[in-house]
Amino acid sequence: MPQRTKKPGASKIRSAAFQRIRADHSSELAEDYVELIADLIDEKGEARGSDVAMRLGVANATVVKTLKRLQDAGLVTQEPYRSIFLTGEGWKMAEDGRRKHKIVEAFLLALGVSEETARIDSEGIEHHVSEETLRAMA
Amino acid sequence: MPQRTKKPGASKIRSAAFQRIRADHSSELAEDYVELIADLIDEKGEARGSDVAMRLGVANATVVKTLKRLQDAGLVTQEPYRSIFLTGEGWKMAEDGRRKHKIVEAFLLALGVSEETARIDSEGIEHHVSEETLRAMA
DNA sequence: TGGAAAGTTTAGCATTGGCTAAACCTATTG
DNA sequence: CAATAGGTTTAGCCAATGCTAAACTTTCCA
Repeated sequence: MPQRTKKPGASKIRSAAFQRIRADHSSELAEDYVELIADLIDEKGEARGSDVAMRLGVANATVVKTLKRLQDAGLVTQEPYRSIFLTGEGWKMAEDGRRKHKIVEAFLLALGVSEETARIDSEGIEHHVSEETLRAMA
Repeated sequence: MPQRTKKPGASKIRSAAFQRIRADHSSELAEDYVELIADLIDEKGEARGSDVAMRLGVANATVVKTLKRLQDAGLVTQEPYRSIFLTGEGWKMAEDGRRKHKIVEAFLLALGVSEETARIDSEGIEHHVSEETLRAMA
C-alpha cells in the first residue's frame, strides 16, 4: 500500500543517531587497535602483530590486513617483519581512548557492578559515549 | 624481532571482551531493525521499507537486503511489495531492545545530560550493556 | 480505465573484517 | 654457518552492510 501522505521531518532527525552509530563503528576498530598497540608498547616495549592478534582474539592475517588500513589512515607505521609503531595521531587516538575507557570503567565500578562486568561493558560502551555524557560520569 | 619467550594466559581472557563486542555487532543491526519496525507498527499501523530506510538513514535497497536476512533469521515476515511484520521472536527482540533502551535513556537523563544526548548515546550504548549493568542503572 | 507517479525490488559493485593454508623471513642454536 | 623453528605475510575465500541505477509493481486520478 504505497502512496500515503508522506510526512518527513522528525525522521531525518531520528536517523542522525543511527548514522552516528555507523560512523562510530568504522572508527571503533581503529581505536581498539591503537589503544591495544599503545598498551603493548608501554607494557613490553614493543607491539607485535601476533600479540595484537592474540589479545583481540582474531587471526594473524586479519591483523595484517587491518594494520594496512591503519597505516593508510596515518595511525601506525610499520615495516615488513618488524614491530608496530604509532604515529603522533595514533598516540593521540590511543590516549583519548584510554581516557574514555578509564572514565567509563571507573563509573561502572562506582555504580556497583563487578570488575569483570565493568571491564567488558566499558570496552563496548567507550566508543558510544559523547563528551557530554563523559563529563556527567566524571 | 620475533622469537621471544611467549607468555600466554591473561591474553586469552582479555580477548573475550573484544569477541563479545564483535558478536554484539552482528545482532546490533538486527535489533535496531526490529525495534524500529515495532515502533512503526505501533505508530502508524504498519511498517514499510521506505520508512525504515528513511529513519535509519540508509538506502532502500539496503533495507531490502537486510530484511531478507532478518526473514531468514526468523525475525520478520514479508511478501513482495507489502509491508513488514514481526514474528513472535521478532517482537520479543523488539521488546527487549525497548526495555534496555528505556533504562539507559532514563539513566542518562537522571545523570543530567541533555535529552538530545541521552537519545543519541542510549541508542549506541543499549547494545553493549550487560544485564548486570542494567540492573545497576535501574 | 490507462497512464503516470511513487514505492519496491534486482543487479552489480565496493569496502570492511573475518578465516585458512601456503609461502616467506629471521633468529637461534647445534 | 646452515638448518630449523617460529613468527609474518600473501593469496584467496566468505559474509555483512553500504551504495546507485535500472526494472518492476501498485495505486491513484484524470
